[in-house]
Amino acid sequence: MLSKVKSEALHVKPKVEATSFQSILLDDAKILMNVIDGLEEDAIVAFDTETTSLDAYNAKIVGFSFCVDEDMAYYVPISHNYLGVGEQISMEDAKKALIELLKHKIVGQNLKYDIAVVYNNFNLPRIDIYADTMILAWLLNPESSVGLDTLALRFFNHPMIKFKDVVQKGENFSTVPLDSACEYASEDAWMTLKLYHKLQEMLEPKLLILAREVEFPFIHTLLMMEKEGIKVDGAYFETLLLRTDKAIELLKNEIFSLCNATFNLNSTQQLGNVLFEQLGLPAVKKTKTGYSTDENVLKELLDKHESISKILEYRELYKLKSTYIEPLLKLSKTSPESRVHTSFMHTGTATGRLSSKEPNLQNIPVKTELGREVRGGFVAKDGCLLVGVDYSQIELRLLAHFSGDEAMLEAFNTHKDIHRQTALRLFGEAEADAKRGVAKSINFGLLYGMGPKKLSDTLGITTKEAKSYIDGYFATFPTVRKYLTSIEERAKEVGFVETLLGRKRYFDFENANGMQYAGYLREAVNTVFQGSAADLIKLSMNKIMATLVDDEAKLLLQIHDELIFEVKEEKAEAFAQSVKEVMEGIYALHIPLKVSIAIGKNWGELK
DNA sequence: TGTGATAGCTCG
DNA sequence: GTACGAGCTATCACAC
Repeated sequence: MLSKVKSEALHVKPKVEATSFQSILLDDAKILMNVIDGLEEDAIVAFDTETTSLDAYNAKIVGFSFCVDEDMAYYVPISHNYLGVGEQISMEDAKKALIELLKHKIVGQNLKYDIAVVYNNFNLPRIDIYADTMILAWLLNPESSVGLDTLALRFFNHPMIKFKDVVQKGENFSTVPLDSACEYASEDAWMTLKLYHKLQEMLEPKLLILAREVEFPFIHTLLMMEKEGIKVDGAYFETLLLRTDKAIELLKNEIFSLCNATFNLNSTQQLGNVLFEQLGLPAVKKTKTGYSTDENVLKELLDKHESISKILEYRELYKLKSTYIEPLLKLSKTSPESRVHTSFMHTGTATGRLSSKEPNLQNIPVKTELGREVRGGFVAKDGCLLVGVDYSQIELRLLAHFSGDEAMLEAFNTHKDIHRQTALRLFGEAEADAKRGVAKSINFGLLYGMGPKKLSDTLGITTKEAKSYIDGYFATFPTVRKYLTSIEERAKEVGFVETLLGRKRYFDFENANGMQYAGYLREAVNTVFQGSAADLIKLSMNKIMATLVDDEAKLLLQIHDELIFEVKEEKAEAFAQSVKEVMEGIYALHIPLKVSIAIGKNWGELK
């Protein structure tokens, strides 16, 4: 029950600069509903959940907090579980309260998590997101830390109560006493509201628009993808594991016998010892701690010892087994309907891209035959097909768009093979096909701010030759050079770069040494393309998500320039076409956007 | 037994 | 000494 002081607190007028606040425990359903009914219709409500787990899909809700003015915040206990626990709100009443509360303008810190928790614990209809402070802070500076504790310190010099100080080791939030839970949880909601107002003031209008029109709706897009998950074929991975285990065992024995030594093949230290000391092979590269044994080094040694090719093969197989096959097999067994749910990190990169973790589904192998077999284990459910759509050469198209280079624009506008066209301009008709690979490497290199050293490594030529290729390129495409230089000049002048939609990334040139300085210039150039490509696919994903018809098609994955859907078999072809149209028409540029389509029963077939 | 750094590999 | 952006696994050294 509320104390008298707390009841009076309900009527305190908000102050402009609150430095402290009251935390109020709402443990009576009637009073809870009264508080919520008393909110202004257009009130901005900071909202936070407390749960039993960081994993939103296994988390049971323990309570929630909210804050509407900076004088006080409320905590609603639902399922704390310890001997002698006080009054709490039933799940049924909590649901009723949440339905009303979440009709307001909801602000949160990482709302993707809290909304997933609410969806999973109560079967609520779509919750609209008003703002997310984590995303606002990320847009303000995508390389800064965006955790609530850090932001509270940074913007208000306020040390937050630490989770560790509230929750005993090995326990979860359900065992936290109601009074300390109330203090902790309401502080989160209170700080979130303060941060919202602060960030609202600090962000320029362009970034607030990007937030409202792209990033906030995108939270819902990600939520739906994560919730859906993708089906994996456990039996398939079981077989694959047996096969790789056998092959690994065989290779291991061959290598030991060829090297005349038994050692831990996974230890680069021990391998270096065997190769460069016992066998006396020439060491070409060093690491901080000893000999390098990476792929490039081993390839150099291929014709020097019979074991090398086996070691490379072993590396490939062991990687597949330990990083992909075993973890995916385990997940297939533990997840309902054998569907794995990645976690997309909305604020995970400095460029605007997503990242994916636990498991990372954005780096599933594709480049080798064996690697592609892993993709075969990602399947469509019965009656469905996987549809893959892919923006082709989106970053290079953006280079053509931004630079306005006539030759590049022409190549794209007449739907030519861009790499061959580049080779044609550089080397002439006779050599165009032979030098396509060189042109492709240069085109890629441009987007990364390459130097002759790396290009020569990539192409297996001398640094001198690489330099002449690059010089030749810029002589042929002077507009491209001018544009790339202008990115660098502008970055040095203002200290940041911007993407197509105005996303920013800052560089501290003033406090950089030579190497950092050069690194910043490369990052500045690359961010424009990588970040603008990220902008475009986010626009597409939001638009597609808004038009998805129930159960006919689901968006499952994004892999930077590619989307994977699960679609009813009979709808797959038409659906793919409609998605292609949306994606190609998502933004008017000086070049056409091109999307390619692939359809199959599993991910391995999508090529 | 746990943690952080390092090396190496996967993807776009 | 210079090609961008990510995450995961294993080893190793060191602390407790």
